[in-house]
Parts: sequence; structure tokens; C-alpha cells
Amino acid sequence: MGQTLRKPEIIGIARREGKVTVDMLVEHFGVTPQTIRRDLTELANSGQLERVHGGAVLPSTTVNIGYNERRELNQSAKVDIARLCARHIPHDCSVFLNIGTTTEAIATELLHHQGLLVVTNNTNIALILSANPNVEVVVTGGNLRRSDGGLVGELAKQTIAQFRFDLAVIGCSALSEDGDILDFDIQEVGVSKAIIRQSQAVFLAADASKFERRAPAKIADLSEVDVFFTDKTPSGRCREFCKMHGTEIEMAGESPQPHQARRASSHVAT
Amino acid sequence: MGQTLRKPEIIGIARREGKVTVDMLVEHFGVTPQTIRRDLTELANSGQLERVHGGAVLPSTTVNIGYNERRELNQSAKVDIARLCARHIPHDCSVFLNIGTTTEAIATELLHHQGLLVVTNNTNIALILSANPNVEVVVTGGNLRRSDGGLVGELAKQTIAQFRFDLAVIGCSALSEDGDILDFDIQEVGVSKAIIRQSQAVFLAADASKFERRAPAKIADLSEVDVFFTDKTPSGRCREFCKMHGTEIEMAGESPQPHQARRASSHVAT
DNA sequence: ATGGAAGATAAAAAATGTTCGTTTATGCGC
DNA sequence: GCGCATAAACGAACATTTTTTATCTTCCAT
Repeated sequence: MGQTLRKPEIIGIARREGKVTVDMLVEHFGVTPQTIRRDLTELANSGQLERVHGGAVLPSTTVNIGYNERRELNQSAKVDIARLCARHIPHDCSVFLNIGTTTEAIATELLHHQGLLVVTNNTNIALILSANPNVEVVVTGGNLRRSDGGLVGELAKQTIAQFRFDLAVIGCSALSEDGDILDFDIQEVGVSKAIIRQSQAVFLAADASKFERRAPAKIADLSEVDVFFTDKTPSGRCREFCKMHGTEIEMAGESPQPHQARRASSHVAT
Repeated sequence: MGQTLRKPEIIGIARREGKVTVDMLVEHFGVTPQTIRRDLTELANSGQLERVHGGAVLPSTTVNIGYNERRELNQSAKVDIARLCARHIPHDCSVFLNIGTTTEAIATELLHHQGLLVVTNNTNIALILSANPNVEVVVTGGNLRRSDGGLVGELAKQTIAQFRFDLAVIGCSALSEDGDILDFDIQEVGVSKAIIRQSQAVFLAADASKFERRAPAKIADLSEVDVFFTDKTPSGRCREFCKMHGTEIEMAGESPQPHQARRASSHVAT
């Protein structure tokens, strides 16, 4: 089988979106459907994807059904936030990534970071980051939560207590107007609290839809967060709360990024 | 610009972008494609990049390829052993499964067991068993080993020390004639020792090819094992050792199985 | 002069595009 | 619901383009 520049990217897209269509890839790469079909056939033969009419999907193990749906929710906003957030994460530091589809998107964006120590209680993130040889991945122990591959419970908390992170990147289930960070699962709350306690700096990544959700358990409030990454301007009340407690708000899509164009002439830095 | 200056920068670009194309580098350095190709070829020869048509990518995929190949090694023997072993594992008990493709095969066979608590330091097993809602899965913490998704190191050992298992099912890299159970990775040895220490009963699953391998680190010897599952009659010396220490040997394929027909049609599916 | 590095050329290899017949989904009429 | 027609997607074979490899030449610094 020949190698292609496209194949790794196809897998990446499949991981992010849960599926790929021939049309989507044709447009993305600017090649003919036949070429994409060849790629997909080869990827399917090597077991990396599963072929379906019109495209391909991840070789799913039935677990990920509800999970995939959630992952597709607000996908583009999540990728934008993730990209922005990843740009704020320095190389050569220790980072914790917790459970959540947003943090998974961030993990994907960290694939080209260097010298990181990433600790996570999310088995999906471990899987994603195992593709980056420049990152040392540590998984916390814990009870496996089937719904999302998270590791929760006493064991997770206990493991986290043994570390000290330069940076924690956390996601959440919901956000209230008055700055409370909320979660559905009381078990996960304990874990998130432990994470914040052990971290020098805290990033929160949450798309705007989180403001429209309600969840029962409070993890923390925005005053404990250093930078809050989101995709739309939060309500005035929330902004005020952040200003008062010195929490910086970073908005994805706010400042247009010349990233692509600059690539060719970008700096040396080795 | 000298070659010595280009190569490190090419690697840097590859790290940042995940890939490099000949065209991109031609423009970047202002040299001919020929020169870039020479650089890429040399970088590929020294294993720093992987050459693809039109450019090069990071050699991240190589890790998984090695693993997939290993998984397919002796596949049918592994499935036979796994099936036999799974039949000896009772319902409603606590089991530890360690790293290894054989134990992964066993996990697959446990998909219809009930009331199990499975603790594992193998992320692949966690993924496999998440498909069975009747099993509570606990993952130990640890450093992620990319080569096989195993969790090793101090954290893993420490987590294991907190449990007490009814049964440990372990695999290994190699077996010596005089009953030593061996492994390639010294880190994993510590983990395996901890597992045995915490377990009421110990199952060892290893296909016959393990007798032909050599590995540097000793996990334990067969006297510490209660039942040894394999696919071919071990050497006389090994049988004698087992008999002397009361280690039972269970051979897959020994007693004809009425499920033979089903076996053929059951594919790998991972 | 000489040796290493970059450039040039042509033949070989690989990837991609094109076309066509076949298979597979989907929608419609009954 | 069931069969049938239609359109889309698929895979194979061949033509075309692009990339690679091998070989030789040129340039520059020692």
C-alpha cells in the first residue's frame, strides 16, 4: 500500500467528526472521488476505518452511539475553541485534561505540541495523544464511565492528588449566568475540584450552548478560572463577574487568524 | 544555506504542521525539489520522518503498525486459549487482566459474563469491556505505553496495591523451559508482581510460541500460577515443574468443543 | 586541485484522473 | 409493505500527470 499525505488527515477528520463522506473529502482535498475511494478502501483494508456507502466511519464498538452524537453537537464551535485554547498552551509543561468532548478537541489540537506531560482521566484523550510521540501521557485510575470513556471516582481523585500541574484545562456540562461551573455527574465534580486544587493555572473551555443548559452539581465558579475560552460573547452579568475576579475571556473567531498564510514563512525556532 | 541548517528546521516544521510537502519546503528554503528530496530521504533513513509521495509525515503510525502485527500473530491460538480461559472464569467475581494481546482476547470472550469487576492496566481492554454493561471496569493509573496501550510505572503498581482480586489473569512475553515467566519491559514486571501478590488465584495465558522467545525480566515462575492455559503440550521439563508445584495445565483444543462451528465464523472485529 | 553540496536531466515509479460497466441505496407507484 | 425504476456510488482498467531515483555536471570553499 502506498502512503499518502491525505491518509493521516482523513483519520484525523474521522476521529473529530465520527465519520467522513467521499464528497466532504473531495472538497477538502480537491481531488476526484475515485482517489478518495482508493484512500478509504486502503484505510479500511488496514482496519483503520470502516467503509460505508458514501464514506467511512470509525470502526465503532457500539458504545459510542450516544457519545458520537454529543461529539457532533456544536462541532465547529468546539474546534474553534480548541484551536484557540491550544495556542495558549505552552510547550514543555504539565497539563491536565479532564472529561468532555471539548477537551478531546483540545487534545487533537495538541498533536503537534512538544515536551508536554499530559495527565488525563479521559481514555479517549489518551488514545488521541498516543499519536504524538513528543507528549508523555499519564492516565489516572478510576472507574470507567461507559458513556464517555471517563475515569471517575475515588481512585481518580486520589491519583490526581499526587500531581501538581502547571495548567488544568477543564470542560463542563453547563454554565450559569452568575458564573457557576456545573456538571451532571456528582462523581466528576469531585475529580474536577481535585484538579483545580492541584493546578497553578486553570483554563475553562465551554461553547456558548453551555449557558443554555442546567446541571445539578457545582464544580467551581469562574473566579477560580484564569482564562475562559468560548465562542460567543457571554451575557453582561457573566462578563462583569469575570472582570471583577480577573478572569480573562478569550473568544474564538474574534481576531481573524492569518495562520495559514504565515505558515510558509514562519519562524525557525529549534 | 548548509544542509545542517535545513534538516533540523524540516523536522521542526514537520512537528508543528504534522507533515511537510516537497513544494512547501522548496518555497521555504528557496532550493530545488531535488535538494529537498535528498534531505527527506536522509531524514527518513535515519528514522526521523516517514517518507510519503510528495512529502513526508511524522512516523507516528509506525507504533500502531507494530502493535497490529503483533496482535495478528498466532491469532487463532490466542482465541482458542482465550475461550478456554474465559470458561474457567466464574461470574460475579473480581478479576485483574494485565497487558498483552492474549489477555485482550480473553476480554473479548468475557463480553457475556455477568457481575464481574474487572480491573486492568490495559486501555484496550477497557475499550473492549465497555461494551459489556454487566461488567464494572476499573482502570489503574499509570504512564501510557504507546506500543500497546498499557499503563505502567509506579502509579499502576500503587493502584493495584489497593485491591484484592479473586483472580488474576496474566500474559507474558516469554516462558523459559524451567518455568520462569518473563517479560520484555522491566516496568511491567513490577506491575505483574504486584498483581500476583494481590490475587487469590492466578491464571497464566500464553500460547506455545512464548516458549521460543527470550525476554530479560522475570515476573515470577510457574509455581506461583494456579492454572496455565496454553495451546500445545509444553516440554517434559515444564510439565514436570508444574506437576511438582501443583500448577494445573489446561490445553486449548484438547477436549473437542461443540462450539467449533461458531469459532470459524467469529472474526476478529477490532 | 579536491571534496562536499546543490543543480540539471532523463528514465522509472507512483499517484491521480478518466471512462465505463456493475453494484448499491432510495424514492415512487401499487 | 413490495417490487421496480432511477440515481448515486463503487471498482477496475487504462491514460495522464506528477514525483522519484539515478546519474552526471557545476559551483564554492578549503
